[in-house]
Amino acid sequence: MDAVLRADLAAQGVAPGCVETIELVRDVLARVGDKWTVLIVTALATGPMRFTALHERIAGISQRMLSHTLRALHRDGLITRTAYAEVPPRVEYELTPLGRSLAAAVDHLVHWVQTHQTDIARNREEFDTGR
Amino acid sequence: MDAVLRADLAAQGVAPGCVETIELVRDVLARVGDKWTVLIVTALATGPMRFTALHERIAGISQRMLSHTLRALHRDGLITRTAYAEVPPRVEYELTPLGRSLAAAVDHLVHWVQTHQTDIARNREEFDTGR
DNA sequence: CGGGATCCGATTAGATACTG
DNA sequence: CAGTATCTAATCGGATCCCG
Repeated sequence: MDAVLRADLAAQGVAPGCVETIELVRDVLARVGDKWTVLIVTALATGPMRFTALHERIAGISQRMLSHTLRALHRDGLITRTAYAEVPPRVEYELTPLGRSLAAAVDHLVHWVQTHQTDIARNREEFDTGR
Repeated sequence: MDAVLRADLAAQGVAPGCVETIELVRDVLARVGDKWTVLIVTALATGPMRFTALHERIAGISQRMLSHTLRALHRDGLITRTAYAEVPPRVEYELTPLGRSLAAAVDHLVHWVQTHQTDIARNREEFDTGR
């Protein structure tokens, strides 16, 4: 598998010897492409938010997936988690500078999709109906 | 759910009335983030390829997933599928202009990941070991 | 050669219930 | 309030067989 990946990377102009890069790329792309990640990051782009606020704003998400996704984003250093020792407890999530820079990069792709959504929708319709 | 999505889009500076946009964005991001899609697109970025050539080059992919992913990319108009009426049969896949423009947009994100991979790897390690 | 159809194990995610 | 734990339904993906 390494040989193949090296070939891909070489063809892409990537220097050899850093095969694990593509694994991480895949990994991060998968996270970015994730349904809930996109919604959480765009929600947090407006400012810090509490768990329940996110849960209410992102309709349809379960506590489980919200918790899991937040933890993954935290692990990657894309968001911060601040717990205040109060009663009742309060926890705030916020994008880190790294998270904001990723949000900007994602935005680029989002704009591409918005620009070409008509094309893609038409392509799909043609493909489904016409054949 | 619509109200929430509208709120997200408004917060993002997206004009109201195109809620289904975010669905499509999610959809395309999910496809782009897909493990096999990335490898197929980068492989095809070097030029047209046959089914078996892709199957050999992208080690580890099953015929099923190659077939399914190619079909999805074809459906979205990101690649073309050309079958030659020969014996034995020959089928060539190639990126469309739309596919190439997406590949360029993805490249942007890939570069972001490559730039910040060290940070993310370190963040993960800190998170896993330190706490 | 280039797949489609089917079976089946593995991963995922929702619903629900419980806790510091 | 902010989660975790558990069970279960659905989806995904690999292996295998078969066909034009």
